Amino acid sequence: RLRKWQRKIRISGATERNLAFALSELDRDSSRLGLPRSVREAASVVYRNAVENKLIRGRSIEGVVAASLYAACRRCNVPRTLDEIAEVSRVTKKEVGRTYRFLTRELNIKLPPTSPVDYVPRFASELGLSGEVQSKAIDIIEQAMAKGLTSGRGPTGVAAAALYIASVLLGERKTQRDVADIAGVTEVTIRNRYKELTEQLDMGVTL
Amino acid sequence: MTDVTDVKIKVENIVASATLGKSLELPKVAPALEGVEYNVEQFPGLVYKLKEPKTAALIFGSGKLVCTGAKSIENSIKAIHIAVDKMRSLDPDIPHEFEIKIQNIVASANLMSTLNLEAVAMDLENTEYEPEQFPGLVYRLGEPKVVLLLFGSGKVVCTGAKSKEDAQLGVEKTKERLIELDLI
DNA sequence: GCTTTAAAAAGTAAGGT
DNA sequence: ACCTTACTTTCCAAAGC
Repeated sequence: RLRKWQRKIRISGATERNLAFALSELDRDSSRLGLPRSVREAASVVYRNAVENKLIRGRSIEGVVAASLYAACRRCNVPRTLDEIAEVSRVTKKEVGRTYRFLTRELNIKLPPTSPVDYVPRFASELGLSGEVQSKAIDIIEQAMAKGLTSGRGPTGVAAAALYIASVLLGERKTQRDVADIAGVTEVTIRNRYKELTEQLDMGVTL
Repeated sequence: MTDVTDVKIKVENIVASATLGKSLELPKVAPALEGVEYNVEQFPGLVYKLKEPKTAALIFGSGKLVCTGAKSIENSIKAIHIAVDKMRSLDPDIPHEFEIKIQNIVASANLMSTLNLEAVAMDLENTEYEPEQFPGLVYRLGEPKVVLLLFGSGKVVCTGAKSKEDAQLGVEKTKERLIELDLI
């Protein structure tokens, strides 16, 4: 009886230590990404759910924390790319993605694909672009989605091209290099999206 | 109308395995296979690439082998026999009769209609669509048990099939389902 | 889970000219 | 800007770490 009780203490002690480690890891990653407390809390909820459903087996705590953060950012509409998550955690992009798919499937979390629109506020503020440019970029993205021009394309590339076009249209021009660096895509990708968008959408102005 | 039977699939790759029923002394039979690669530390099997039919065979000491790359079941079987016959020149005890099993067939097809993948992701069941990672939408079909990759262009890849019929059926069922959900 | 093989789809990336 | 090469995803078997 005493031994069984002691074992429970020992196990719950380990569980608590693991949870404490996970939460500190989550805080570390979150601060490096500059995420608000609300997103950290959303991520901790995902992580706790993963633990309660015994989904940690065979997976590193770091990996589950990173995947929980990735999912929370998407759910809160302040997405970070898998590359950005992988950069701050000590988990590869491949594992974050794999663990994310596992968690969403096991916890029945169905998140819609990340919308390029969700990247506009962050990229625009880092580029010092006005709210008018942001609105124009969002308008361009919505037109593109309505015409099926975003299927299969990376959300960051679409957001970057839309911001580039909007900045030019509203006289707050940024170079493709500046936009590319902040969006984490190449200038070639911005040019490819730019060509599709300007050729297939009615921008009302010739660039 | 909406003839789904007109969907043409093209077999792109076939994976087959063979069990010779006799273990092989790889160092002994390897010389019969020109250009063969063998790095035990890296991989336990011999890697033998054939030009005609253009395939690659993985040969193991257990007497089992895997053949990949063929575009038809016939060529896959032919490639396996070519490799086995060559090894038999250095080891006469290798059986002439052995089992060959088709393990996987990869096929491509064209639905001849563009797809709005974000809409497909919302309405079609058992799908995964992460454009940040890959441009195709992953659709897992239960019967036949195959996996399809759907692209915005309307092109499709079907994999996991054990027969050409299953690959064909998989594409047809997918097209029917997309029409059913008004996603075509 | 990894290692090795092959193949298609389409987007993205990197290096060279 | 172009071209080439290469990596992402899916599937499967093999022997062994």
